[in-house]
Amino acid sequence: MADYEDRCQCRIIHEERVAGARKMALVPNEIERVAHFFKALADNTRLRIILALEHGEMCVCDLAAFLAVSESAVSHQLRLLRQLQLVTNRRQGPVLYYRLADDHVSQVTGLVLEHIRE
Amino acid sequence: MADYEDRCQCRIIHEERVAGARKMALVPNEIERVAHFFKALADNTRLRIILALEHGEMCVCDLAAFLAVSESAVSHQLRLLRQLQLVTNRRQGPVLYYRLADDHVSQVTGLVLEHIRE
DNA sequence: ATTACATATGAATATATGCTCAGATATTAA
DNA sequence: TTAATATCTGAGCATATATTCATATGTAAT
Repeated sequence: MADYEDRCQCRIIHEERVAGARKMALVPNEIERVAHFFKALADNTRLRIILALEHGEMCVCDLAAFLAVSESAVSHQLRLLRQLQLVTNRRQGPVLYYRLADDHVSQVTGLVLEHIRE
Repeated sequence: MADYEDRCQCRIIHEERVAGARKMALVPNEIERVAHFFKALADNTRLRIILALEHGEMCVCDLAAFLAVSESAVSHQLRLLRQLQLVTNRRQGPVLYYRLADDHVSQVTGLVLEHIRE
């Protein structure tokens, strides 16, 4: 009774649903970029960095003290956040002050916070 | 010239910034829950599942066909999304139809998509 | 009951990833 | 230049995690 067929070793029950999903799907490049964005926030250390920077810029050793992790660990994570352009820094002498690149991240974290609190 | 001091093997340059960050910080439990939310979307397979379900419910084998991964893999990921209450299902005979639990996830993915597209 | 289908699940494996450690780079002061 | 501070970086290790494989469960039809 089920109108399925084999394709790529996968059963398909509702062919039109699958076709529809394929039609609406984002291009691989976008999927990748969105996933990377979420990965950036999917780690406690990085998430806490982002949340801390929402209240103002901080330097590496302050962040390390606040997070209670090594400065090396913070630096590694900041590089990742930098590469994703979620944070930027300004140098003042030997110390680098990090801040959020824009307010998009804050919007997202705010939304998620609302979600988990209700 | 720098007014730092040692504490927990960590240098602190701007004591008041660190104290401020501590004051504003979320409680550990909330951090954990927010991070878990992001982790749910930080994987290509799960992200594509969520995005696909935004256009309507789908059963496991349809999802497997759409994603081009095994049904077992999909099932494992769906369990994770279920545990985080991001998706729910309804049974119709032997087939389970999965759908988004609410529209919070869609709001978040929408926001992130805007971000990466600009 | 038995068969078939749809999905779930546990264990194992392979890959990804966060942290540490050692050392490098950059900036400033002496 | 030398020393000191702040940060960065690569390699290695230990843990986390996504997928596979084999098997179990649940549902419906015969």
